[in-house]
Amino acid sequence: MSGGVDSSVAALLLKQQGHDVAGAYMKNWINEDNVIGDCPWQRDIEDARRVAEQIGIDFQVVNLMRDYRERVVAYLLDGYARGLTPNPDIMCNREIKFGVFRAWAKDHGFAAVATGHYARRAEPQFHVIRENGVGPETGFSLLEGTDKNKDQSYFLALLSQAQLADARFPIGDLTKPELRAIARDAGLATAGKKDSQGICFIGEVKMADFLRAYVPDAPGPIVRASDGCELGTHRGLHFYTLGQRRNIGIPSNTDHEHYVVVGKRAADRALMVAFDHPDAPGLFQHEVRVHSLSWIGEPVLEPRPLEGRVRYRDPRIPLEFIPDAGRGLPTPPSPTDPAMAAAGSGDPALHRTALIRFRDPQRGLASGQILAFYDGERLLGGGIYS
RNA sequence: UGCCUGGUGGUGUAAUGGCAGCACAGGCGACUUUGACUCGCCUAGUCGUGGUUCGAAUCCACGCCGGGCAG
Repeated sequence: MSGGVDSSVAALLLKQQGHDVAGAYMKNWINEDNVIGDCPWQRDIEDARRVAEQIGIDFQVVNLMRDYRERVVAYLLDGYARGLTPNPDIMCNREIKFGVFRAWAKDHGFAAVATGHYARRAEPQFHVIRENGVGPETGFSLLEGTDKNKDQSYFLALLSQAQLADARFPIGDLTKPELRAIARDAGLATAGKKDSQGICFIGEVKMADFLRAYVPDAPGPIVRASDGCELGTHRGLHFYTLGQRRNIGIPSNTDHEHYVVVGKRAADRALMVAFDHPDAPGLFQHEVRVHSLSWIGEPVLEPRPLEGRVRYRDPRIPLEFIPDAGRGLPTPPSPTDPAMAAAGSGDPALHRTALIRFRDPQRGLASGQILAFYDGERLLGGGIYS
C-alpha cells in the first residue's frame, strides 16, 4: 500500500473477497538529506495506515531501502553514467515489488503479493497450440488493464512466470472512475488523493533534479549532426535522452523548426542534435536491437510478427520479431548492470537478443528503455533497447 | 581618417509614419507511476541623446557599436 487510491482499493477488494490480507508499505527511499523536494513518504505511510485501519487489516512498514538503492538507484545512476536512459520503474517492479518484497512476503507466510497496478492476471488456459509450434500454453497470462487509459502492463514487461504466479492485481478490471467511486463509497482516506507521479518511490521529483543531486556535472559540446558545427555546451549527457527537445537551449533561428537530441557521442561527450524531422539521423528507427529478452510465458524463438509497445501509454504497434540465432548468446552490456545480473540466472533464453523490425519507423527509442511485446492485450514479455 | 551600410526580446526575424507580431530558446502548468513526446499559458525588445510630427522602430541630426569600400 503506497498511500495512494489504487493500492487502497486493491486492499479493500481483497478484504471484501474474503482473503486473509495484510497491508504493507514498502519504504524504499526517503530523500535522506532532503536534497530534493520534501518528504511526502511520511504522509503516504499515514494515509496507508489509516486506510488499513478503515478496512480492518494489519499494516506494517517494510524497510527495503538498501535493496532499492542497490538494485534500482545503482542501476539508474550507472545507466545514465553509461549514456543510457534507464527505466527505474520497470526495474523496481521486477527487483523490488515482485523481487525482494515478494521474497519477504513468502518468508512471512503470505501466498501472494497484490499491487495497485492496472493489469490483469489470467487463470491458466486450456492447452493451446500456437501458430509457431512452440507448444502448449502453460502458466499465467498477464493482460492489459481493462481501463485502456490507465493500463500499466507495460511496467510489468520484465516479470517472469514465477513472479506473475505470486502476483495479484485486484483493480485490473476496474476503470479509474469506477475505482474512485469505490474508494469514495467506502469512505477511504485516500479517495480523493491525487495520483502520484514521478520515479516510483522516490516521490514527485523530476528526474533532472534527482540526477543533478546524485550525478556530477560532465559538460561537453552540443554538436549539430548534419555538419558537425558546435552550437553550444551542455552540463551533462545524463540530462538528455533521444528525441528530447527541452533544455537543449539552442534556438533554431528557423520558423517552426526546433532542435532535438539525436544521439550522444561518448568520445567527447558531445550531445548530437538535429532538427526534428523524420529523416534526422537516428531519431526514427525502422529497426532496433533488443537484449535481455524476458518472457512471461513461452519464449519466442522463431521469427514472428508480434505487437509491441514502444513506451508507456503508446499504442501497440505491429512489428516483426527476429530472434538472433544461437542459444545462450552472452548479453552485450557489462555484468555490473543489475538488469543483466538478474537476467543472468535461470533460463538461457533470457540472454538472447533479437532484431525488431517495425512496420512504421518509431521515434526516440533510447538505449536502456524497454520494448514490451504483446499478442493482443496479452503481455508476452519485453526487451531492452541496445 | 573619408564614404557606404546596418543596429527590433536570449537568438533569428516581421512591421516604411498609426495597437511592435512570429519562430526558436527560456519559465510555469496540464498530461504521465520511467526517460521523452505533446498540449496550454507566460516572461522578454525598437543602440543612445535630441529633433520633426497629433502620432516615430520607421523621417532628420549627432553620438556609440558592427560590417563593407576607400587607403
